[in-house]
Amino acid sequence: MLLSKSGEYALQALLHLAEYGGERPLRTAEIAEALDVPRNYLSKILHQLVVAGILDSARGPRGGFQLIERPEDLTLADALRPIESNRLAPRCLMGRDTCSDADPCAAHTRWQELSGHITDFLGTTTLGDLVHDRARSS
Amino acid sequence: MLLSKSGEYALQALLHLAEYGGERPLRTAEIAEALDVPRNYLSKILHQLVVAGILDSARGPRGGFQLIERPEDLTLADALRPIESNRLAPRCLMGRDTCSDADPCAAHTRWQELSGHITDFLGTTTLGDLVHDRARSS
DNA sequence: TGATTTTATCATGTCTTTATGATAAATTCC
DNA sequence: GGAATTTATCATAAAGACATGATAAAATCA
Repeated sequence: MLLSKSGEYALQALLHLAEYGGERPLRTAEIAEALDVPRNYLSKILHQLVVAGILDSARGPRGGFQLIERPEDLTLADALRPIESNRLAPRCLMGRDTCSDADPCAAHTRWQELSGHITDFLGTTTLGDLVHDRARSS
Repeated sequence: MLLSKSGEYALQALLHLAEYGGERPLRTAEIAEALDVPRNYLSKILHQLVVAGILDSARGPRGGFQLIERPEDLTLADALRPIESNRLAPRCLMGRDTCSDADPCAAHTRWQELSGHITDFLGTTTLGDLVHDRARSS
């Protein structure tokens, strides 16, 4: 609905790292197996997160991936922007490039309210919030 | 952000039909030109809306497309479902097929609230609402 | 140093989305 | 009936998303 397959994989992987990656780096293989997602494809996504400065990586034995920021300081917007830049940027519902308060499309006011909620959700929810919620529910 | 390109074209076309298609059918060519979208591609989308029972079509001179329901009776959810069935159906943020209240993902509660707003917006906003809003703003 | 482990990079392939262009079928109007 | 108009259908293709497999580069550790 909101994220691409790649974005879903990224979010799952980041959450897994937030929950189990505190002590030591986690390898692509363990993450892919835990989440049941394609290993090589996940590898490419993790690499994008490294390039974007979200993850740290190390090669060789005892290598793997780790979060750079604490989960409580990493919003979903920041975490997913490298993977989903197109989808997450607020856009006119009808796809009009010029849509604005001054030159609004027919859906402008109603959509802006909802799209503000979405942007808010992504900008204020942190990985830490999700870890915390999961802990409460189990 | 929420709609595919096809969905954006569909919404634009339906709105155009709601505003200018009351008297007579509108041809693909006039709609495509008014919206500045690819003609043959739009043709395929309009045809999908015909098959789905949203539009009526007629061939030959004086032919074209018309809304079947009144704009006030057509919600965005109903109008766009034929084009966007995949995107508009509520789904787990993380893509988990089994996500539910009984077996929630980490984002379940927070995402459910937002995704409810989205479903609400699509299910309660009608084409007529958008036509009316546009009339007020100009 | 050499074997092993692990990420980084590259090559390739399939499927879906987004198109473009041509032909067939139906309708209107003279 | 015949010409013109318009939707319906079909064939094709470019770009991106999704995925697989192989090789290169770097780090560990004996």
